[in-house]
Amino acid sequence: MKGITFQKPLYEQVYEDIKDNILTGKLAPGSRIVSGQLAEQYQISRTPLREALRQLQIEGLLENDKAGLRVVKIDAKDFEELCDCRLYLEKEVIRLVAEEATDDQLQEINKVLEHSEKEINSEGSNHKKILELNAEFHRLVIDCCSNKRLIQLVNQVRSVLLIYRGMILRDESHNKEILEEHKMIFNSITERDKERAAEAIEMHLTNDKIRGNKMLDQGRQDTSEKSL
Amino acid sequence: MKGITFQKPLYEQVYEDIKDNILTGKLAPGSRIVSGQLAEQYQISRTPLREALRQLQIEGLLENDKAGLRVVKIDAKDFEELCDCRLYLEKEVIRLVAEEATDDQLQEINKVLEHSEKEINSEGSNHKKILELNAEFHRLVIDCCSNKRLIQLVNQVRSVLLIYRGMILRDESHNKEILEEHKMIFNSITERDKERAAEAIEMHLTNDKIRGNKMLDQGRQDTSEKSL
DNA sequence: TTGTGACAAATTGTTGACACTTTTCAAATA
DNA sequence: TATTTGAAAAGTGTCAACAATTTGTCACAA
Repeated sequence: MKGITFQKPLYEQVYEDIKDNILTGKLAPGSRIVSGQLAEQYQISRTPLREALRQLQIEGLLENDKAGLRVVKIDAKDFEELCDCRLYLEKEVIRLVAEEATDDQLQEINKVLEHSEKEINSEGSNHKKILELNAEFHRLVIDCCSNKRLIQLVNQVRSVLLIYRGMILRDESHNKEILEEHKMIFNSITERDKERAAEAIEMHLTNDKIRGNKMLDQGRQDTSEKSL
Repeated sequence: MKGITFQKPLYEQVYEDIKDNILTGKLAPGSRIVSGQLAEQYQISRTPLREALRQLQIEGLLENDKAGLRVVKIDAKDFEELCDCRLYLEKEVIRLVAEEATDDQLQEINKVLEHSEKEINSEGSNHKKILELNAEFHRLVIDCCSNKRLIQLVNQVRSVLLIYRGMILRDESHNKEILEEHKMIFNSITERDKERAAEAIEMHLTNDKIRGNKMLDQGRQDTSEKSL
């Protein structure tokens, strides 16, 4: 719960806040969602809150087992399915991007990569900052794609996958590896080589899946539950 | 407006009814949606209605230009984008299906195809029935796929594309052509040939796109008046 | 111990009213 | 005539209360 201010409608504000809480793990996977309780926390009525919950449900971040709403508890199989969907979609995105990206856009992306590299090799090596830069890289690449509907689908899948982010990305050991993969992707779209770009993204996302599964296995040991 | 009965929550009933009205063209693309008016039509309050509208909006059947909700008015570019997305996704679906479909499932699909063929070659040749059988074919094929998330994405894209259905499928001239394409798809998944199946679905959906564009062009001429 | 049934509590679904914003449109004025 | 303006209308967002449904629980009988 945080300071909700005005301007945007309430249902949108709470939507964003709840979503954020889910993705950062403040609302743990599997925990019950009770509209009345949340409404009280946010000090608003249930009407806008229900709209927010509905949106999250349709987007796949909440699910409706018998007996109410829960934060999705994704298992290994579901994780695989989502990763596969992401791969199918991003492969097509990257093919389009390799054709369509303007030089300006490429330069922008390159800047992020350079920034990222500097951060990784520096002393302080701010892990959180690096994660942000990685996200920025993907965002910039995807936004070069002209098929808006395709972008929407990719973002949808990614947003569900982000539930794992808090769990997965605690591991700093892969930062360099990931940077190299990003560079390969960037180089192939710079050279307008669609198929090499597709291969590069396949390798990257496959590795992501492996890295994710490793974390999931680790996480499976401690089955601690918490709420709020 | 039709008889809404009990059991399911109202927001779900109206959701289904409005969606149906959009997909059958009773609510024309581009028309304004005003929550108060609809609520009065359905004789319910605005709260459940708003939830239904929100859901339709998230699913992409309604859109929010400044000054309110409208039924999505898809243009040729958007139609292309959606068709492309459908192709990307269904290609992967069909690859999985070619691996995973059980013999029982294949037999079920075959039955629909035979039924379809008989209907097309018969005298009465009920066009509506044929359309239903075509839809059934796709539904059965997709349901063989084990990746539930992928199925969800495909259905989402297809549901938006269905807005055109009423416009496009008035044309009976392609029934045989479509049946042949379906047979090709079926044969290749029966032979467990992933790549041939992917090619077959690509051809099918590409043709669908062409058929759709033709109808769209026709529709564009008679902004005023003209008959089939 | 195991049902069972009925009462209480919790939660979701729905309503009508109200606050606020935007649009419309016509009278008033330059 | 053209422009301003300002009040009514229309629409959205929000609330608090109520209705309906589900869930929990506990005394009591078999």
